Amino acid sequence: MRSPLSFRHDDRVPTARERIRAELTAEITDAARRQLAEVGAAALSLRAVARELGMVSSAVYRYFPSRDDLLTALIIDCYNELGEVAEQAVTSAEGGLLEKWLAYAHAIRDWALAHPADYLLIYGTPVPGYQAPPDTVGPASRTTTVILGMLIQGGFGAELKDDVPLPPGLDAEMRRAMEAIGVGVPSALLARGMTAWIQLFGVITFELNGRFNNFIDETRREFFDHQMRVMARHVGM
Amino acid sequence: MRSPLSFRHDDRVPTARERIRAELTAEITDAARRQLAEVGAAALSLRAVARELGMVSSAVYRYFPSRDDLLTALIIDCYNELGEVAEQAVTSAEGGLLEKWLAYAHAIRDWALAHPADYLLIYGTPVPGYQAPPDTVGPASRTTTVILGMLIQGGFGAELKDDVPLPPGLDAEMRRAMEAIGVGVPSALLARGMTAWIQLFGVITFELNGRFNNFIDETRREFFDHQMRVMARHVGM
DNA sequence: TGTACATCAGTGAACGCGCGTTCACTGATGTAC
DNA sequence: TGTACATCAGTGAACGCGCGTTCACTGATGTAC
Repeated sequence: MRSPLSFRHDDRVPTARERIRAELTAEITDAARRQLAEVGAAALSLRAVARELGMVSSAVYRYFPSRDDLLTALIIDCYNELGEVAEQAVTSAEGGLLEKWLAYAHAIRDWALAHPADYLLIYGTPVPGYQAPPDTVGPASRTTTVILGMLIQGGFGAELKDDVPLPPGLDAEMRRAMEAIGVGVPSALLARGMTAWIQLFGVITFELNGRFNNFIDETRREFFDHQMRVMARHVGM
Repeated sequence: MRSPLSFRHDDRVPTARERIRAELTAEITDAARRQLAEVGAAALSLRAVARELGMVSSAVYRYFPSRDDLLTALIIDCYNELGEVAEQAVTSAEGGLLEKWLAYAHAIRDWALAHPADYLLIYGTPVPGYQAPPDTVGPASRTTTVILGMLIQGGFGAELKDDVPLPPGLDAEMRRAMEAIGVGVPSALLARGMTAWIQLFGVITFELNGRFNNFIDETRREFFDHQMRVMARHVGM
């Protein structure tokens, strides 16, 4: 929950003021997360956050230079939380790749259900007028990096049966993209991995947005689990 | 684009006033759609719509009793537009089921890319504080009804190879859900159809939200097409 | 066909509200000598 | 260790803004006889 914004990069012992500043910064983002859950990202307001903390609204500007910077801090926090949850799930899962994949998928879904507003902040419709700065890229990629890692482990050699051929242009762009980040997953496998990735977040987003209402209500977890198993088979796990 | 709100249900010839009213209602929703594209659903404002039409803000209340009702009208319009696009694509597609499915999928994607704000209004994060009334359910289901139709046509008997078994609880709930709407698609096929359905909207939403940026930029259409072909094979087309 | 009345569309002012951000300020905490 | 100054956190008032909604009104269009 702690925003890293105000940690120093040297090794001095933090002064009392610095410790308090870090704590208060965290309190502000916490309050903002709570407000987010109530009113949604678009309606998040600095003044309401300040009110909740018993501060005057202008005091928040000592910690965040603008509303957008506060939003950025929230986004980064959420990406990091979800990233950590996902990494944890994979490292601590017992069993083989399939089990790791399922642990990963369920961990993401559980987090999303427990923090729907936070999930929608990062995976929902972008806040209009807000432009994400480059600082969010790193934290954002943590979760997907984990999937890539599983793909790599998963066995390049796995025979992908029933292959739908990749059009050459797409194949080429995927190769280039992989080269750029220095990973050597074959395009055909990458395409399948992306299917799984999209399905994972697609199911969660549909679930949160109420698309399953009055159709699948009692067995959503089973439904998700099933879809993830189908995807596991699809990528050859 | 025309909102049906003010059409009468009898067969009188509409008076001049009634025609003008219908036209103005449509002009208001059109202006609102334009504003939607600029600022997003959450920031859509009655006053700005009125301003664009050179009206005083209170005049809009002759047509829509509140901002939420205007939003509802927009949502219904969008669902209907997309529904019609989807239906059209399937009816006019040449070839077999695969071609119909691809026409359907691309029609939805094309519409989404042409009207991103409209797409996100109905398939993005719900507007906070807004509760969709029951009137939206019918229009919302048009698009999905088309998919169901294809599943039914697609051949129940199709042998679904490599089946990942459905957990019994999920199987039961799916049966009940199908029974409730009077359609007899087997659960195993329905589950696969839902995979395809989720993938379709998942890819589009990821694309619109910028998830492919700096990774797949030039060949997004090919990527989508490929994913939809994979899904076609998955449901046995 | 003509008149009297009812209905409706649009006006303009006003209500109360919350927002992001700025600024001069006070008082407390930290730093240098 | 003690003093003098600099830094910082938080205050309170104010800025200008846009919002949704209400209301009494004017003038035009439609309806009944």
